[in-house]
Amino acid sequence: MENRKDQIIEVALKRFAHFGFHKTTMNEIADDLRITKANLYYYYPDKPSLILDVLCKIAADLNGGEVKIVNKYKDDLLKTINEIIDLRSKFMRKYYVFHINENLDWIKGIDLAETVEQFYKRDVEVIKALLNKAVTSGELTISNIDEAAISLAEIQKGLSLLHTVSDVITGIPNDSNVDKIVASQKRVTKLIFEGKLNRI
Amino acid sequence: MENRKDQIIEVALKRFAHFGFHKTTMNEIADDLRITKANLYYYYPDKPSLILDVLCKIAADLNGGEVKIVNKYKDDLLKTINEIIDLRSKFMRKYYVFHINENLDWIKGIDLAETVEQFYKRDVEVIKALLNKAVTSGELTISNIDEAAISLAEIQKGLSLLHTVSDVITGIPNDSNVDKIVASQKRVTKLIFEGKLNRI
DNA sequence: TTTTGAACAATTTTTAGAAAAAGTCAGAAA
DNA sequence: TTTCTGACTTTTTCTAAAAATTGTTCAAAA
Repeated sequence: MENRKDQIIEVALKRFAHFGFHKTTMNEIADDLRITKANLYYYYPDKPSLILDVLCKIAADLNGGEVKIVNKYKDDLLKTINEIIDLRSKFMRKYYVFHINENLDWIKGIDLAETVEQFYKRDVEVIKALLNKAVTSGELTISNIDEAAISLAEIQKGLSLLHTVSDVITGIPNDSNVDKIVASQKRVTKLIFEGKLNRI
Repeated sequence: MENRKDQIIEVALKRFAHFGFHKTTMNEIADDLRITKANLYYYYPDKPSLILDVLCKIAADLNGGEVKIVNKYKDDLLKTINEIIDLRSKFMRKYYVFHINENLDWIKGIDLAETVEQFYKRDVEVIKALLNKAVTSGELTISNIDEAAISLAEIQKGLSLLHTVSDVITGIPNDSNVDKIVASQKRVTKLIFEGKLNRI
């Protein structure tokens, strides 16, 4: 039998992804599980803890996928990066509602900040690992890998933000923005690595 | 004698830069000019029109400075781009308050969107002009200048946004973020042009 | 150990009145 | 004619209390 906490996370994730953290009540989650709210509180001390676990699950899934892609890398860096961008875009679409007010409203007052910071660091690590492989294999010429990884991570995050800002203002999620993000990220990736790649 | 509208813009700009659009009243602006509010309305039909003119003035100043820097370009692209970054950072610091809630609250319901879009396009044009000069002079090797200009503009905007998000959330302006933005932008610029530059 | 109903506490939403600010206009001053 | 003003109306924002919702706790039952 599946761990009870996992069941809760699963059910909560469904509601959160649909309606957002704010518009999902602990009662609704409990009802979905056909238990009482008090029983839900037996497993989670408060709502933020539950949200945290849900976010960690998503981040772990995404990170796992990215690592798998990086491990597949042979000699085509651009292809690998584009695969990562595509994978991330899938997650963006699936959990687009989190991009909007959700984050903003909930982040304050909760210790979410440091967790999100850790997600970001893991993100940089993945990129660094990929760049290292590319340099070792001789495909890529680059001087400072650490700096490059940070720059790439910041660029990706920045572009993603740039194209969702309109939604944050209006408060209305419009996941067609994901297309814009993907296009922008791929364009930038091409620009950066054009000239750095020693085609074999 | 100076044009009356220019006087108004000048005075309004001072208040706006200090207190933001929201917390500056038409009465205060009129008082600063030692005229009545009704008289102010003789020159500007409403507050958004005034804000628009103020924004246009800032944008024109910034754009003028950028063009001047680009015209100075000889054979050091990185130096020129870093100069532009520094100039923009000056404006960011000066008008940092506009980065916060201000934009968000006022943009909705006003036709500001298309004006801001035009600012952005002029921005891309400046970068394009610079890249063209660099390619012509033989310093830079790049395949698609149009795409590159868009990418560079998006990257700069994205990074700027990325490092001001925390302020937007808290609502408290903290212009020390400008340092982070500048560092990030310069790091990224180095990454991108490393390998593309044919040092003479 | 797990679950529940009932109660309590904190937060959010609503509402209505007051205050502030935006915007208008007939007519005076230049 | 152009520029300006005082008095006025309309719209938006602020405030504070009441109501409703949601988060959280706990003694006791299964």
